[in-house]
Amino acid sequence: MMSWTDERVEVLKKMWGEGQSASVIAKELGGVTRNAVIGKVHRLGLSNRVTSTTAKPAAKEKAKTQAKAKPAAPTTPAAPPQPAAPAPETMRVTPPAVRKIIPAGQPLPPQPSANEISPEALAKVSEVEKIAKKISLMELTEKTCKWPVGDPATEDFWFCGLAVKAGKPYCEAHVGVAFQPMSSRRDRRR
DNA sequence: CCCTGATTCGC
DNA sequence: GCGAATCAGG
Repeated sequence: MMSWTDERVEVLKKMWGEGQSASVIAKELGGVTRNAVIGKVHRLGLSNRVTSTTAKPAAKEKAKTQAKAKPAAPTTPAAPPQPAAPAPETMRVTPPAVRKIIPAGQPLPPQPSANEISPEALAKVSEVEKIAKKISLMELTEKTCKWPVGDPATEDFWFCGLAVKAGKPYCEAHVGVAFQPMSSRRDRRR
């Protein structure tokens, strides 16, 4: 049985902090499902991260049948003193300007070079560009990563084309560069 | 349909 | 404490 050893928990914390999805973390750890990861994350109390989706706990009990059992908690102090934390989603940091043509010599594409992106994220991008499908504009679909690579004015230009994440326009790696988990840009001590 | 995280609750 | 089942949303 795989249990949550200190090491495993550490990996979990690290990856979750980096914005990795529960499924990715689960796969990395092995022996656990994403549900286990999510459950652990909650138990550890680090469930934050501006969960794009969800965030509507109470307010849904009819559903279908709740099969198992749903005794229905009678007493529900629905009035938690929550100062309401502002959730600006994630910060878009590098818009992939795929305009017409680049004036001259200035590549300008996404490559967030100077910007401060997680080294991990950048490394992932470099890695991904090796296995990218390298598709053309015409081949872009709603399921292909639309991250442009190279200079649009030359033949050395293509789109990532890997499978997009979920609803996002880019694949996992590129989403990581385009959307900073604001938790990483916060307190990035140096 | 794919994915995401959240929640519930039997174990 | 754990995590499968379930739910809700993109």
